[in-house]
Amino acid sequence: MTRLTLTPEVSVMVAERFKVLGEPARLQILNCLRGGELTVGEIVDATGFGQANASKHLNILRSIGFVRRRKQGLYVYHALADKGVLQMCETMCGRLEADMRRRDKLLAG
Amino acid sequence: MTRLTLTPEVSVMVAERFKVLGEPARLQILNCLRGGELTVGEIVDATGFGQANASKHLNILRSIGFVRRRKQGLYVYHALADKGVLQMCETMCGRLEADMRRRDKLLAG
DNA sequence: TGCATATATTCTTATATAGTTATATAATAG
DNA sequence: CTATTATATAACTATATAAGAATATATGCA
Repeated sequence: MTRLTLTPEVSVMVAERFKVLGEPARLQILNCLRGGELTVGEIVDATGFGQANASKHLNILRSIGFVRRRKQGLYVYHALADKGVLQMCETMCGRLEADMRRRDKLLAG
Repeated sequence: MTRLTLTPEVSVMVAERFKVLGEPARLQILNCLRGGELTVGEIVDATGFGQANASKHLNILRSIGFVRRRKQGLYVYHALADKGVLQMCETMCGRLEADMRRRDKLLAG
């Protein structure tokens, strides 16, 4: 069980994963999937994204392991690979909320 | 205590935060700061980044609240604003490790 | 086979940003 | 004030990538 040290190479790989989350469209897709698996078309409807755009984002989410696919007939069902991603999103949301509260307090005080 | 829902606007703000972590250089800077506060010059030495480059990355890390500054004479000391950021980095590192182990196992098996 | 539908891919354009160089802005010492 | 050092900013270049349009690739059905 060797501990991973943050060499430049490792930092590139970690950053790659954060970068995937650093896109509003992909966060919205992950959010959609909280309720369970959806087809590409359903995600397109839910988000309003173009079909090609949604497909590409889903591919990115899958390639990095945040989302898994299941093909059934004409449809491709997408689902969250695990709960860990959502947890990180919620942690980041929490930071945002805290920042916003602090800012409000500054403006008010 | 209203719960934050992931509207498109909120997703932009959350993504903005992830995007800051989605850069190898910034992850390396955060990693440097684990031992305590450092001046810009010390960070430049530790990372090998150009001075202007480091300065800009630090500004980005500060603007989003991951890092705080303290000016003292000619020097500007930078430090992690809190432990939360490191924790997220470690979570993401954990995912990376798990992915790598799974991949190794696939290649071996 | 031929048609319709769902998804993926290719190509293009527009935009953002990392990195570098050069310069500007402090802050201190003499 | 002048010189020096630390940091910040501006201007530029190169690169990555998001989004859209058009097209390709399945898959299922008549």
